[in-house]
Order: sequence, then C-alpha cells, then structure tokens
Amino acid sequence: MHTKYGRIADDLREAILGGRYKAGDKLPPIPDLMRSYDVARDTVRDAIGALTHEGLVTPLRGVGTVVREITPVALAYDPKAPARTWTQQNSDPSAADVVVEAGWDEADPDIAERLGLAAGARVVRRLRHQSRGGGIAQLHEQWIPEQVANDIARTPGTNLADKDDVSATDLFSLMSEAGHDPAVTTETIGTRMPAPEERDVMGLPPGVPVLVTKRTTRDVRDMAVETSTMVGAGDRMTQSFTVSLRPAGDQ
Amino acid sequence: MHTKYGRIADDLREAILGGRYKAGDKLPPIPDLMRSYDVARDTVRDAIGALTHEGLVTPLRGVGTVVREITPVALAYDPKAPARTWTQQNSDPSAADVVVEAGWDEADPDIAERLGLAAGARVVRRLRHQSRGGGIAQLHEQWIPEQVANDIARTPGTNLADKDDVSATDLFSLMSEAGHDPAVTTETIGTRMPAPEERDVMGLPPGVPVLVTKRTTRDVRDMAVETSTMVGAGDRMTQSFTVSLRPAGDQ
DNA sequence: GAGTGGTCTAGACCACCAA
DNA sequence: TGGTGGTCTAGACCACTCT
Repeated sequence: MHTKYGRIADDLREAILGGRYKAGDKLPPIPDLMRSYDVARDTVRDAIGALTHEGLVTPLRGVGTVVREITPVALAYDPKAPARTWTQQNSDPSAADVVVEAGWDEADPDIAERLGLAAGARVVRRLRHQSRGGGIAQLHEQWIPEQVANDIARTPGTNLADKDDVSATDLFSLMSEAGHDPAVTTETIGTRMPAPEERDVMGLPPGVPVLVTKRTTRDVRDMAVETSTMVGAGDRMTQSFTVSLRPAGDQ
Repeated sequence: MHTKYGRIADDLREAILGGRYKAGDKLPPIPDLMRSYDVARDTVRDAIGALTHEGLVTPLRGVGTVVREITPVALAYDPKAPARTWTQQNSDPSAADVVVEAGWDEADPDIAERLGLAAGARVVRRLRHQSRGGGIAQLHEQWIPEQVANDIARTPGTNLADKDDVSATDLFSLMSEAGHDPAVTTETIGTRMPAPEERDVMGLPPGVPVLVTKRTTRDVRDMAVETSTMVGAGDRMTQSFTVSLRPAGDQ
C-alpha cells in the first residue's frame, strides 16, 4: 500500500494483530494521529475506515475507536443426537427464539422451487428472531407447504400461521406427529455483507458480514416439508457439521 | 438515514435492488451525482463507499462504478458419494488445485489442539490455492500429524512435504491405503472480512467477506488425521451439507 | 465543558482506462 | 486526450459521551 492512509492503516493493523492494542483498548484519538503522521483529518479517517470495514475496530462517537472482540459461538449438528431447535443447539440458557411474524403467503418462484411447488402456491411463512446473550444472532425466515401446515393443524392442533401459538416451537416434532417425520436436511451456506435493515435489526457493527444459510428439509417420503433462509450475525455465530465420509449404508 | 450521503446511498441502493441498474451497468459518474444532489465530491464518494462495502458495486478507475454480479457456485457434500477433492467437488472442468507450499512445521497451540497433539509437535503443513473459472476461490491450509505423513510415505510412497509431488492430490485415498481410512469430518463455518493479504491473493473486490471453514478429519480408529483451515471467497462459493436428522445407527 | 468521532465543503493533483 | 475514480488538504460545524 503506497498511500498515506494505507500506511497508517498498516501500522495500526500490525499493532492490533501484534497485540499492542488488546480487545477493548482504544486507538489514539484522531487529532493525535494527525499530529503523529502530519496528515489531514480525513486521511486518518480513511485509515480508520479501512480497519473498521475489516472488522478490527469500531469507532464510537464521544468515546474513541475501540478494538473489537471476536468471540463467535458455535452451533453444531451432532448426528448422534440431532438438535432440532435454536434453544436446543445453544448451551447458553439466555438463548431465545421469538416468532415475529407468521401467516399465509404465496410462494415466490424461488421458494416454490425449493419446496417443489408451483409458483404462487399457498405456504405458511414464519419469521423468527433467534437471540443469545442479549443480541439477535440470527434471523430465520421459514416457509411450510400448505399440506404440511394443514396436517399439523389437524393432528397436533397447532396453528403455524399464528405467531402467538407457542406450541409451535419444536416444529420438527410436530411434523413427526403429523406424519411428516423429517429425515434429511440440506443446508447451503454462503456469506455476504448485510443489508442496512439487517444491520439495524441485529445491531451489527460496520465490517461484520452475515452467514446466509438456505435449508430444505424432506420427510421420510422425500417430500419437502419446510425451507428456510437464515441470516446470522458473523461476529456471533458459526455453524458446524459432522459428516460421515463413507457412502450411506456403509456406516 | 438522515445524512446527505445516506440519502444518496439509499436512492442508489433502491435503484440497484429495484433492477433499474442491472449487473454490469454503471452508476452515474461522480460529477453528475454532485450536480444532481448539489453536494461536494466527497459526499458522493461516501455514498458510493457505503454501497461498495455492502458488496453492491465496484468502482473502477477510468471506467466507472459498476454494479456487481453475484453468482457464487455451490460446493456440496453428498453423503451418498462423498466428494473428497476440490476438483471432484467442482463440475467446472477449469477447477484447479495447486499446492503452493509444503513442508515440515511445528504445530502451534491451536493446530496441536485440533489434532490432539502436544504443542510444537511435528506436522506437515500444506498450503493450496483452489481455483475455478480463472480466479482463486479458496485458500486451503492443512496440517497432517507426523505419524500419518510417515505412514503415507512408507506405504504409497508419497512425500506430503514436497509440494511438487503430484501423487499427493487425493490425500484421503492415500490415507486409506496407509491404514488411516478417513471416517468422519467435522467442519465449522464462520465468516469475516478478509485481511488485505487475502484480498490481494484472491483478487477480492472491496465489500466481499470470506467463508472460513475449520475442519478436522478422523480415521476409523478416531485418530485425527488432518486438520484444515479454508478461506473461501464469499462471492465465488457456497458450502453445502446434507445431514440426516435421525440419530446415527437409525439410518 | 472538554474531548471524542461524524459529516461536509471547495479545491487540488494523481492514476488509470478507453477512444 | 478526456473522462473516470482515488487521494489529500484545511477548515468548519455537528452529535455524542463522560465527568
């Protein structure tokens, strides 16, 4: 990097990664850095901006530029005892899973394809905020085919389209009882920067990407019983999988 | 957003997401936006900077501010026929997997813990660049315990510490032949913004996060035979898993 | 009130790309 | 060569936090 702000950013980055600033420490104030490097204010801010977007620091008005702490906690799939709900996956007792919206909707083309339905088919859409340690760690948007929702309403008597029906917490168990025992789930994980609205809802600092997980679950008869898109805060969670490397049936 | 640059960014973002600018299109030049909004140059640049760090656009000197195309391709684990190598996981015939460094090293505490060894134990370290469609999509750093590397050198006659020994491509097969048949792998996936060096090596545009996958593979006797840290370009790949939801042994 | 970072201006010069 | 974005300055005013 041959620019002034690049050199300043390099110096500060090296100091942070080298441990000379620890998590929670503050970088020198902008006026100090202006004097040290003999540059203008915006040049210092460009340097700090680079570190901010790398996720290393968070500038706080009235406080200073604080070195970030990175302690994402892991969510794990253990094939020996598959955890099925957010609260089961979290050892943290403060973990919570709140249904924010629930209701009937029409499947857009993408969702319809994921569920193997015609575009515009009726589905139940549920949006949840999954939190731990005070902050929202994941937004979970889920779509369930009409037939599955109806079977659940008929058998266990739970209305998935009602966000206040608390009996709908453990959806996979309800599916089992309704004759749609979930058998296999496929998750596809990607990452991107959050939209401003996602930043607001989850309270993400600048420079934090999100993990985007798209999942489709099929029952024992290979029927798609739900599909979900989950958007998780990259500084608060990881996702882990344990997979057998030998062909199925060979276990 | 109540700032000037925030409003400009909102307008442009809405236009992009609303399809008024398509992938490959250019935003109006900075001088035009200065006139349209009657603001200074840096105010426009702040707005464009926000969109850049959201991954929506890439400014190119001498060209313009180009709307990004987002087409990550999926890597999948299919439990029925577990793909073991990068080239096997990719349908793309241009996919390549090049060993950039290979040699003996001492395990740092983190790697030692992942392999169940004492810190400082001797391991083979291998660094690969995995590419597709011209660009490097993933950096793969891998550590193999001394015992496993020696068993492989003894049985199939392959030297893992030699980056030019091309017979080492399909490591999992070599392990099987050397009596360390890989049985189970655990992958933990997180995300963060890339370090500047990672941006350079992979040619990542600003605003693109990386997928960080940490993997440990165990053989049939539950011995750790390798651990890897993979850093993948968030705009070029996703990782997918198919998992059985029923307890092991119940399949 | 003192000190922090956030926004904005007007102008300058530089680096890069395409015609 | 003309137009694009990239960097940098000097100065101003604002918003916020802490004591």
